[in-house]
Amino acid sequence: MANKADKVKARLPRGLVDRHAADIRATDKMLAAIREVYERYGFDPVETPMLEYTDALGKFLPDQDRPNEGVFSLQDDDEQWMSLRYDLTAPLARHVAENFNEIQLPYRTYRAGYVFRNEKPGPGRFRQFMQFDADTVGAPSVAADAEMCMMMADVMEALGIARGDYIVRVNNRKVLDGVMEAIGVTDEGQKLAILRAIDKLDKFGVEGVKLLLGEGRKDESGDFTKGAGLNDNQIDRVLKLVAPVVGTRLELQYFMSGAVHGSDIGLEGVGELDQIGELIEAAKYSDRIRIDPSVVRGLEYYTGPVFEVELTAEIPNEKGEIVRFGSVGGGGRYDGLVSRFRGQPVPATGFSIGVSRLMTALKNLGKLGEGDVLAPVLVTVMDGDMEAMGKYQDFTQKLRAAGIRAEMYQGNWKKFGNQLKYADRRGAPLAIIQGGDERANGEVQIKDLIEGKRLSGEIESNEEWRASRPAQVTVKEEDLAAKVREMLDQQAQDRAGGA
RNA sequence: GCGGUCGUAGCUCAGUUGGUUAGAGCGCAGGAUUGUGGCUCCUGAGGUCGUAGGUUCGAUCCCCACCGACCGUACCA
Repeated sequence: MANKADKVKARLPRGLVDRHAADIRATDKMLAAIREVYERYGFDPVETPMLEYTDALGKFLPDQDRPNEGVFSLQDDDEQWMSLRYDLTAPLARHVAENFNEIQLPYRTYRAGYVFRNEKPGPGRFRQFMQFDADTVGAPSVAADAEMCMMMADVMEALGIARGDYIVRVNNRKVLDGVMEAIGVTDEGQKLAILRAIDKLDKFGVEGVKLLLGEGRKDESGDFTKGAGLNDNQIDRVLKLVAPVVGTRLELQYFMSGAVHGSDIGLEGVGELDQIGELIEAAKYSDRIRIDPSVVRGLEYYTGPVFEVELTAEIPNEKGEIVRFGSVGGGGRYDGLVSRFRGQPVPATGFSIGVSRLMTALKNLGKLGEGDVLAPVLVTVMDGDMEAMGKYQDFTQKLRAAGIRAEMYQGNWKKFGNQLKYADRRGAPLAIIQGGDERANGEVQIKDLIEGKRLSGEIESNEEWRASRPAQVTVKEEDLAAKVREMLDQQAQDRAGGA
């Protein structure tokens, strides 16, 4: 045993979490619900490893021979850099490119898994988290993008989020590029600054974005963020496109066309968005999916339509404060990602659901069915001789054979009180008890711990509490499993009635 | 990354203008009770006061650095 001085300190690296039973079960349920939707849409699963060669992830800075910050990287024994994946899209592109001849396009596929980002963690932001993606590779038409949006909406509802408590917003990168072209912005750095500013619309409002598009903005801590440096005319034109617009699809189209006037790429984007709008209307999804020119969605590889699903319901956080939860998933068209590995163009579109983040939201909304796994029935140990122990083991197996979660007490059985205390804290619904007297009669006692707890409020003295043996019934050994089942069913009914 | 607030028992927090032995509640363990959870009572374990330097006769307290948490901001493929 290590002495005190050289004990290793047990500590979790920052930004990572251990997951407990309730979390894991809830995640499993969520994944199953999402998978069901993807399967219904005709998507098939595929899985890739967590590690990839770093260049396949595309994260080398041009002037460095080390991988970019933000990814966890390590060097293989042949000195090649490998990295933990930071999303599921780049590995999919690699997989498709590598198996191009075997894969039938359009390839409709989904996968779930952990991704890793070496960034500053925050509330609801971790360095390892789970995503659940769906993509269609080899489909150039906006119909594939429209399908993605509809599938995202269906996923939200499959998770129990009511229509109106979420919204899928769609934009097109070409529209944003178009307006920047139209106002004469050519510098890449300035373009990025503009996109970042637009992305902050829901955080800082129109006024904040205005500052960020122009000179810059000072935050509460006194820190100054340099702006994109646009002049007033340019700012007006960007804000006109991006600030909230209401209207019919045709009005919106007219309006956006005006904003990108003079840019061919912009007009193309407006046309694509309009087609998506038409498809969505035809499929009766207009109340769930909205064209919104302010969606930016990442900065790098998207080439066309981009979309984002956002929770709009008022969600209390752990402290009971109402917070805007924001985006829980998103995606878009990335026509360049696969072709990076191959000479020919390979169009693709897809999206990603942030499982960990969504789960926090569902938990705070109270829509996570956590408590529905019942703790096991506890078979207590009264006597330690082999005959008695054999009986207890037999009871336990009979319960299991009847499909009932059951365990035999494995701690120090000599303190019987501790066994019931254990059962109580574990949340066991029933305890099975057989001492020498019962054994002689071929009987066994079943104690209803839930009913017993209720009765405890009416009993004052400990002597009476112990002597009365509340909520206990005696049955023949051979009737044990049937009676346990009956009592569990009764408890389930009481729970349903009480809830 | 930048700016701010903070770090005392498993948890929530007192406390010391720099002074001997750092406390409470809750929780945990044992007992009152060798075959019955809760309640009540008794007893106990658990702290190098985030870590490492510095100032000082003396530091949990003052100074510096680092680590970590939280808030804002930047970045987020």
